[in-house]
This record gives sequence, structure tokens and C-alpha cells, in this order.
Amino acid sequence: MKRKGAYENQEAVNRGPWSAEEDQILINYVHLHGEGKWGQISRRTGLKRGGKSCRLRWLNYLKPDIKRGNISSDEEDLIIRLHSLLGNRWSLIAGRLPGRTDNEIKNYWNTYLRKKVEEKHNDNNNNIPVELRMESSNAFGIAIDPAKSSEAVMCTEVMMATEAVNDSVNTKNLMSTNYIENPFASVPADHPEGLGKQFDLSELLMPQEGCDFNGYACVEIPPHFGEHSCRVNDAMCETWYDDWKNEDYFPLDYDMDFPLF
DNA sequence: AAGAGAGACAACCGCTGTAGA
DNA sequence: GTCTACAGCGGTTGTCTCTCT
Repeated sequence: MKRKGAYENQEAVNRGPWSAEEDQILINYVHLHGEGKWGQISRRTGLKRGGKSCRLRWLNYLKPDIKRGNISSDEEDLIIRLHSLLGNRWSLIAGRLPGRTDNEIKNYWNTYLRKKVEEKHNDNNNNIPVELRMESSNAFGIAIDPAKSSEAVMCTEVMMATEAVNDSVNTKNLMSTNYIENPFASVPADHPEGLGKQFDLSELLMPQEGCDFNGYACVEIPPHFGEHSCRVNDAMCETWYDDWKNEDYFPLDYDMDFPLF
């Protein structure tokens, strides 16, 4: 259902690549009026572009702090890690890569990184016994294959046992044992087995004091979830997956540094 | 040199969420 | 509560450039 106003007067709207003249009009407008009020640009400047198109052009191309040029290996690594955590939540991923836009990261993933990750996964898969190559499933029988998955099925949410959240001393039991068996099981809080509280991982991904940004998104459980500070990094999913796959359960411990994969 | 195919990336589209009237 | 406009997101498409034959 098309909403009125989104693309009205379509016949009067320019499409396709932006000209230098159009760019300059948009830049001048933003300098005068600031970001936002995109819908007013055509009325105020005569620019024959929809508000959405203007916003996109500014955010993805014209904004001064946009970093252009090749994505570094560090950035690439970070994208892979964040994608394994967050799935296709490009704006969240872009938020952790200063100067990079969600569109740029999405394009980079779709045209290059996805294949690279898949190839890496296939290589790894060929080196393990057939019986371990079988797709795993979580507590609800949902097949999980982290390297292939473009969705954040496995770890967009974190389960923490209620008692652990309420008991800052007993931090070793942060995860209910039910879910240590399968750390990728994301159990709804109202599920009969859902003893724990459920957090959206993006909520946990808060900048942390003293954490090197390129140190791969150290996160801290916000204080209102309990007094403990459980430091994790975004490698934990892979680590858990490997440990779980090898039936060597990962002992979640207080303030433990997780190894990078 | 020319055409085909692949890759890269800018831009568009459909949708949801939200604020304000 | 409803409607409208707008911001924002993610998926998809279009177009340009490069490489190969």
C-alpha cells in the first residue's frame, strides 16, 4: 500500500543519478536548514527530487564525514563479526563503523563478503567429519548454520537466567543450563521453558569505556539488568557454536574474555 | 575493436514506526 | 482513536565500469 506523500507527483520527480548541480542544491539546503525536513526540499529549492531520494543522497554520499574508499581488512573483519551477531541489520552494523553507511556495507556484503564467508565456511566444513557437518537446530528445531545464515537467528537475543540477573554473586550461572546446551536457542520470555530474561542484543551493544572500538564490539550488560558486568565480545557466538558443536560446553564466567575465532 | 558477462555501487521501492494534528 | 506526513530500514533493481573473449 503506497502511502500518500511518499512519492506524490511522481511525473515531476527526477530519477536516476544525481547531477553535480543537484548535489550542490542539496548541500546548500542542508547547510542552511540542517538535516531533516526532506519533504520540504523540493518546495523550497525547486529541486525535482523526492524527500526520500534527498535524504538517501545526503546520508549515503554527500554527508561530510562519510569515509570513501576501500574497506580495510579491520573493517571487513568487524563487518563479518557484527553480521554474525546481528544479521542483516545494516544500520546497526554501520553504526559501529564510523564514516561507513548502511547502504555501503550492505552492498559490500552482498557483492563480496557473503561469498567470502560462504567459501570460508565451506572450507572449514570440508575439514570436519560428516556427522558434524549436519545442520544443527535450536530448542525449537530451527535449523542453524551460522556461516550460511543471513538472518540473525542464532544470537540477536541473549537469554539470561532470571535468578542470575537478580543475583549478582552467582554470575557463573548467567545462562540457564538448558540454554548452555544450545546457546543459539533464543527462547521467548513467555515460553514455558523460558526461565530467563530476554534481551535484544542491539540493546547490549553499548559503547564500553576502555574498549578499543576495533576490539570487536566489547559489550557490557547494562546495569539495570543486574549489578554484574558480564563482558563479552561478538566472537562469543562463534565460540559457543564451536564449543556446543563439540559438546564441550562453554563455561560462562564472570568478566571472562572470550577468545577470538 | 566490439560484444557479453560479471561486479560494484547508487538509487529506488515498499514497508514500518512515530509524531503531531 | 484516526489520519497524515515524514524518517528510517532492508530488499531489490538499474546502471555504469571493468574484464574477458
